[in-house]
Amino acid sequence: MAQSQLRPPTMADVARLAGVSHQTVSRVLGDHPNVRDETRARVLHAIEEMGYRRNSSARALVTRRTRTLGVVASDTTLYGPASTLFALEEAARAEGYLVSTVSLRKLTVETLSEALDHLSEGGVEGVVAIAPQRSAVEALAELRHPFPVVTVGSGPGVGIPCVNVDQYMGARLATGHLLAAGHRTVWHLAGPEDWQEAADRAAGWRATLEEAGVEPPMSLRGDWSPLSGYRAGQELAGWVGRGLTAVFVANDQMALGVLRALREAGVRTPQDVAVVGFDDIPESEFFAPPLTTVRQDFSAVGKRSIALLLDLIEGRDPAGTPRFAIEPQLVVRASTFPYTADPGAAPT
Amino acid sequence: MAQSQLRPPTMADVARLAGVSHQTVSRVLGDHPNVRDETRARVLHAIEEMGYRRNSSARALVTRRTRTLGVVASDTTLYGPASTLFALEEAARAEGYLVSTVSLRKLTVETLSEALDHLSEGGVEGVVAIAPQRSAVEALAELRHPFPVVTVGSGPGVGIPCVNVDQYMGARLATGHLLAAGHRTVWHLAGPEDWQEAADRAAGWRATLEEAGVEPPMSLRGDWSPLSGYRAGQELAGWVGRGLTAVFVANDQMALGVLRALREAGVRTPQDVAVVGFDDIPESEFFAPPLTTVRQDFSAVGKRSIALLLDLIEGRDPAGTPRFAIEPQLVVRASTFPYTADPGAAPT
DNA sequence: GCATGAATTGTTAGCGCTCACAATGACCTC
DNA sequence: GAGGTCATTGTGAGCGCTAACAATTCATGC
Repeated sequence: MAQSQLRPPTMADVARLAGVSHQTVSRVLGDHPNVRDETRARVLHAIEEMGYRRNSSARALVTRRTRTLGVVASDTTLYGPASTLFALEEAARAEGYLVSTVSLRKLTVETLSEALDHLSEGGVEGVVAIAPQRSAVEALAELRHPFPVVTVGSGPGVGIPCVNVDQYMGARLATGHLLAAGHRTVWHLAGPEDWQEAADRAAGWRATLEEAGVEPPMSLRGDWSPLSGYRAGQELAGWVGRGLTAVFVANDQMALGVLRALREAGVRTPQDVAVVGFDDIPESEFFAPPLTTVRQDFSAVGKRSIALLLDLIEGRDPAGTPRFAIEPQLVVRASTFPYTADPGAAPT
Repeated sequence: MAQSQLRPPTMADVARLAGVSHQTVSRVLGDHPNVRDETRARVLHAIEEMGYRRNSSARALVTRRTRTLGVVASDTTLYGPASTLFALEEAARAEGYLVSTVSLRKLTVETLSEALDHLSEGGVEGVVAIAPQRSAVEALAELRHPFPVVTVGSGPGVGIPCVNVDQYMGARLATGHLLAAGHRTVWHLAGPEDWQEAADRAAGWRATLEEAGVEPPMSLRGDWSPLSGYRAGQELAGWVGRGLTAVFVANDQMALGVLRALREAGVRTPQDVAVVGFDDIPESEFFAPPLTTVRQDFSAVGKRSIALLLDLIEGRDPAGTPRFAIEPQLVVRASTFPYTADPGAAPT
């Protein structure tokens, strides 16, 4: 059954046991058609007997294919990046690829460069960079790397192929929802300056207001964290009674902070101020009150990114692979209406 | 500068350009001491000139070291697993290892077995399994694999080396805190039956009550999700006024659901019922009210897991590597006291 | 019964690297 | 100046596998 752990068995060992040449073993493993059934069975039995496993390094050396992809990400404990990471790995595994991840605390030219070097040392055939900051994508564009790179969440523009959820559309859904509910205007708490997604969401908000003939009010800025939302919420609370009845917050975590600040200021949600978030993190449904938000299809993002990357790696024309404009979806809950549906019965 | 992409340059190409043997190039790359400075400079220049990168497969083939570790995990979009994953990758990278992750939707014998096969095909030298379900660890114990495996969050017992936060201690901190605040007894909403951490937290809760001479009340069970917490919270609300004044919830997400259910039932927190969670997810501080909870040091978990795994891989005696009993920390917020500290000024 | 081609199997030559060892030359020591 | 040591560099083998080609076997058809 098992065998001495001193040295794992090689193809030649298996071949000897099965009474064939090592090449026949290779053919069996490679599902080559021209192997007699009886021979194949004998080889498979020998493989089983010795607990043989093909040496991936030797294989990679001669085929020049490591079947490994790299992912560079940051903020991987946040719901969005974590979901993207998960979707990427799942999609890559479905294609038979292994995924090596590098999670960075900060995305700078230096850390990105080190990450790509590290992945390159590991022999990845291509990399997906979850690089939602503009500066990160620009850094990426400058860096030399011996493999194709695809970005997620960066928007087009710097010439690196990318896959995106349509943030602009999502913001329009959110803002339009509030206008349709009768609010005269909608305020906005934006994400960090440098983030493409924050810019796109702000642009969608602004465009929707302008189309409705409304002058966009001053917009605030946070850093995605609940704390920054809390601080902004304190400021927003001061505008209640002076035209502020609805806020579109650029992500759910900040919306959580806003809700707390409003509550502490004695402002009721949604009666006094309606709030919409973005992301639909699992907790949103249980906020006080449950949060209306915009859901993104991370699974689609993962699949398309991997498809695009593999096109690039295998020299196929990526034109046929769809990428932009993965459509987000509005999820309406109690933070915008006196809405009390039983949780769990909420739309999925 | 760059060179024709037809075939990447090899060590021999670099050697030719530098006028040395391939072995000298290898020595330069390997930081071997006995190379003349002038020679080293010449080689480095040639490397730069050709854009040479060492072929990891060839290197791995001869050294029998891929310098890649595997991680198997599930629920990677949850805060705990995501944090652990991040910490593992960071710790492994610090040791010069690449990390390949497999994220599973469900941990069963089949999926685990496939995951280990997949990682094995990829040539990992060892695997960390984030396997908090008992059934998963048992499955793992049965599976054959040609590399060492370390588990995280599983508790000892099945003979697989493991690293853990002291969940029992964390539960004692939480329960003790409530008793010290004057509550006569503490109810418990436990995590899923099969989870070791859920069992440990329940045991810590029970032991603390028993030591205080209190008969533990009926305990409820959820599945970690906010929804299950909400349902349990509805049930708990029915016991208010009949001895229920404090609840220790086994994680923050369920606590969020409990808070919502209590609020909807007209029960005030903390005045009527105090609530403590577990995990300290970033959102907890902004719940309504901000949640008292137990924080775990995932970074320590990551470092120790990797240290232990590397001990195993390199045949060192792992006895010297500390592993159990990473101590958790109580974070007190408004859900257990009328406590209104400014967020951000909270302990970090 | 033997040529003919297809199916099956074996042989050989690397893939690009590191290791072990050999060779070279500079510098001492007595 | 012979012999020894050390630093530096080169040579050859081989890691385990796949690709290309060569060799063998086997079933046909006439």
